[in-house]
Amino acid sequence: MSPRPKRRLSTSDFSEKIIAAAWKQIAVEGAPALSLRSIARALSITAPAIYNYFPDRDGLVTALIIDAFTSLGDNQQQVLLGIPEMNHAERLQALGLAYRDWAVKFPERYQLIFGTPIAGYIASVDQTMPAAARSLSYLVSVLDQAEKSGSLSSKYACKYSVDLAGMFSKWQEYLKKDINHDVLYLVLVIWAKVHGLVSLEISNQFPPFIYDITEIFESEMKNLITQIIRSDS
Amino acid sequence: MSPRPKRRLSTSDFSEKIIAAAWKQIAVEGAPALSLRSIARALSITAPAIYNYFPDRDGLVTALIIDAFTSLGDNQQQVLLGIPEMNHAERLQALGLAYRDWAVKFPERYQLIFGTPIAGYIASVDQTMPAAARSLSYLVSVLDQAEKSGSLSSKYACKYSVDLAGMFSKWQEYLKKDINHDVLYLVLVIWAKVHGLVSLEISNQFPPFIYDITEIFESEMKNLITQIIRSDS
DNA sequence: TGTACATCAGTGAACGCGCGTTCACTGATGTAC
DNA sequence: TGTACATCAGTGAACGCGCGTTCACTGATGTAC
Repeated sequence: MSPRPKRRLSTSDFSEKIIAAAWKQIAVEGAPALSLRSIARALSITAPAIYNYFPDRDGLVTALIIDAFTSLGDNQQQVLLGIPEMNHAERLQALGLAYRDWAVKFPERYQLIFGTPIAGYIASVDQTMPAAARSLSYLVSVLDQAEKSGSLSSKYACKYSVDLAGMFSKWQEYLKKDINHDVLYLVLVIWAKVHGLVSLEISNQFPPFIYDITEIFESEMKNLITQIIRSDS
Repeated sequence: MSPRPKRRLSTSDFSEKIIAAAWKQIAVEGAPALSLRSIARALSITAPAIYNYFPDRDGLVTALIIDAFTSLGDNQQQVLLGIPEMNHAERLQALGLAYRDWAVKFPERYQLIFGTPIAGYIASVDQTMPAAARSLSYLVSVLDQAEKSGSLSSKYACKYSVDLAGMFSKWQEYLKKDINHDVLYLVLVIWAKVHGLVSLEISNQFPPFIYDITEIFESEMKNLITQIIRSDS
């Protein structure tokens, strides 16, 4: 055992160290192998010490999920920084590529969020939802801006049944913004498309001959933008 | 302990019982909670007995994965039965809807195949690949037929880089059929699109306001077919 | 038809393992005088 | 500046648990004569 540290770390510092160790653990051994004891081992402390920072294992997992969504959200936010507000095509493409890059860079975070839940973990959706919603919010606002400036192609319009309209109205209410139903529909559809490609890539489901998925992904992003954004904008 | 069965079951019968018990276990407790001991308990036998049917836990998991892919493949095959060979739009739509229906009906099988791998499981891709490839083969052949009868819209064409062409050629070789590169590209893209929607639905990632995903899914299938299949065919 | 025997599916004990969580404790740190 | 004290992060032992896997065994089944 190593000697105790000379100075106490602040609570939040150590929380972060625990989370960092957890990510390392997940990256190396896979999400299902996550355990308080292995984290403690990696930090050269004993397992019960972790209880000073998290109520229990589920609490830690919830913190990890929020952390992952936050990381994804930060990434989405950052990638938009250098691109002019009116360049909708480029902004949209940047969000898509960033989503994939993030997933490829942090497959363990991606799996923790979107893959099979960790064994025995009982989700606390009310805690994770804000971070999840925020990670999607950049796509919402880029499409919203495109729509408000008349740059969306009308090709993708969809006949709204009573049900669809009702769902989108509720979502609109939650967002507290005046966002067109078409935009909300597009958000779901684009998200699903990008997510589908990334999910199959991360889980290694593509046929083994398809080794360069960057190529496929970029090509599909181009197709998507051609369909969505008016060519004259 | 219950008394021994009067007559011996055939080996394959009992293998199937074990697999059935495993699916039940996974459905109730989740894939990560799968264990030989719990399966044995459910079957009122002892854990070592399972070693008469599977070499070890990984062997059982591999069998489960193959079983799941086979179930998906059977489903894809079956749904095409009643639809005329030349009705490409309807066949394509049927495959998409069936994919989702299957996933919703057997989320545990879906998660086992496409979600985070089970803790400690070392995949034997060479064993599972045939079943995986077969589950995708119906989409391949429906699109192939559509292409060969000139029913594919040209809108979706994509500029093939050297890399893309190379990958598709290898795939073509494996399939041992003369299938157009456009078709192979479409297979990946359509699969990813359908998979993306289904994956987000199964993992409960859609905003809580979006409760009726059938509506979204069917609408998107219609959009897809409009884009892919010539309207005059 | 009756008996001796081989087969082999399933048993039960044991192995060593890691897990989450609890608890009374200890001892360095920082503070109040 | 020096001393007495409160705080509380981290300890280490213990709890009961379930896991995969091995092994020598047993005893019902089916078979050969």
